[in-house]
Formats: sequence, structure tokens, C-alpha cells
Amino acid sequence: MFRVPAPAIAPIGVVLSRTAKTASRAFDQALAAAGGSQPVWQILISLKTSPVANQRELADAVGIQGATLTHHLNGMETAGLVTRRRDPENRRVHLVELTEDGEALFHRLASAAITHDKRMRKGLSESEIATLAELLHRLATNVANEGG
Amino acid sequence: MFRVPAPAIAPIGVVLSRTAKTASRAFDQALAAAGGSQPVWQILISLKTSPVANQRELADAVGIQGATLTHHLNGMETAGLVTRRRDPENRRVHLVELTEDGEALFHRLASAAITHDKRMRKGLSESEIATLAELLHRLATNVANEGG
DNA sequence: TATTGTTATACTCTATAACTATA
DNA sequence: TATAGTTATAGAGTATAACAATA
Repeated sequence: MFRVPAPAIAPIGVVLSRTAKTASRAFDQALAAAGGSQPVWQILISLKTSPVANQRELADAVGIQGATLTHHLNGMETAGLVTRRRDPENRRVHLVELTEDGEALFHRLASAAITHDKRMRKGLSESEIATLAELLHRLATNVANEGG
Repeated sequence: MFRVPAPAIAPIGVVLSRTAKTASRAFDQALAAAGGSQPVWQILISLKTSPVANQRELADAVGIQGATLTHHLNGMETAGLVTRRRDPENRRVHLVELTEDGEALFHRLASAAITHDKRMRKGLSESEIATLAELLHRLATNVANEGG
């Protein structure tokens, strides 16, 4: 009977990426069923929770480029979720605001996200979740400190 | 002095998705610098490590649809990384095999992946990594058991 | 000139539906 | 008919470069 040597390096990247893919797809489905998508959800969260001064900050908060944000905002404006108007103080800035429909979608997606989170957390204790969150944060910090 | 109440539900999904996005982008860059991409890397790993009987199994292993796999294999064949030939035993089956260039790319990408993993793990102990891997696995199991 | 945002364009990954080849 | 794979087509998300508007 042979013993397979434990690999010197456990590929945590593989585990993380596989988990994230599975979780992300499940989350996609949950958001889609509620009429949304991940980018839209991220944008709605940012608009609701943090006071962004302009679209550049919004794009940074969501983690996408300005042109990509414009692309999503175009869709959201067409769908009646947000309005854009110029800031009278500085007419270069476009103020993005949620409409009633946007607010409503935010709440539906929040509800879907909470349900999804509950299912994902099932069987994990509070302290396990806290440990997980902290370890993930440390991983992210390590890779965020890129050379680029 | 007010105390902000801890949220009843820590959005582990948000933490996971943010971490995964950061890690995934960093990994993308590392693979791109070595001449690859995540789908190509996944396909190479599967070809090297698990004996897949046909392309359907390969697609399942990678987590994509058959047509999507065909798309990637077309590119990989054009790039001289793999060959496809019919199985004489069952001519419906196309046997996918790595070329020398494919082997070489596998090793380069493996090296990039290991480097990336090391950087990501920095400051985390073996047991912390093991804990993290186990917790992630439990999360993934929970969401994988979809209704759909 | 510098900043804010948009437009034009394109690339990657993915998917579904219809198709071919083989059994 | 059923199975293995490909082709055709499309859609979502992202990005860069060039541009317009404003300061």
C-alpha cells in the first residue's frame, strides 16, 4: 500500500476559484430570477450605501472601468432604474439617482441576496463565517498588492 | 457614543465574490503573462491529470458546455497546443491530446499558478489554509445543491 | 490643459439550437 | 433513434481609444 505524498503546496487558488465559480453561478441565477444581474446589483448597492461623488468613484466602488459603468448605466436608465442629470455645481459631473423602480429592484435583489446567503451559510456557525471572512480578506489583500 | 449594531446576516456572499474577483483578475494577469488564460489552464489541467473518455467529460470537468469546449479546443488546436483525432474504437469520439507545445505551456502555467498561489497564501499558516479550504468546500456544497 | 463622462469598437467567455457523423 | 461533437449565432461583461463637454 502506497502513500500518496501530500502536495507541498495546496492550491488554494484552485479551491477558491472553483468555489467562487459555483457560488457565482448560483448567485447569478438568484439575481436573474429577481430581475437583476451582478453588475446591476453592485451598482445599486453602491448607490444606496455609499455617497459617491461622481461616476468615476462609482466605477471604482464596483470595480469596473468608467466606460463599462456607462454601458450598464445606459441599460439601467433605459430600464427606468436610474436617472442621470448634470450637477449644477460642476456640470461635468453626472448625478446618478435611483428611481422608484430602481429602489424596488434594489429591495428585490437584496432579498434574493439574503436568501442566497442563508442557503450558502447553512451548517456554518457564526464564528466559522467570521473566520472565513477574515481569511478571505487576507488572501485578497495579498493579491491586491500587485506589482501593477 | 453610538454603537452600530452588527448586521444580523454577514453577507459572506459579498466577501466571497469580492475576494474571488480580485483573486481571479490577479490570476488572469499571471496566466496571461505566461501565455495562457483560465479556460485554457483548466483544460490543460484536466488533460494532464484526469483520464477523460471524451469531450463531454472534459467539458464537465472544466465546468462548461460542450460547444464552449469546442470553441476553446479550436483555438488551442490552431495554436498547436492540442491535436484531435477520431478514436478508432468509436469514431464518434474525438481524442484530444497535448502536443509538445501544449505540455510546455502546461508547465509554464503551472509555474505561474504556483507563484500566484504562494503570493496569495503569504502570511497564512498551513492550518489556516486547510480551514479555509474546508469552509469554502462547505459553502460550495451548499450552493451546488440547487433546486435547478 | 485637465477632468468627467460617452461613443465606437472589439475581445473573451459563455450559451442554445441546429447540424453532421457515427453507432 | 441515440450519442459525440461542430457550426452558427447571440448575448453578457469587460476593456481601450478617441471623442465631446466642461472647467
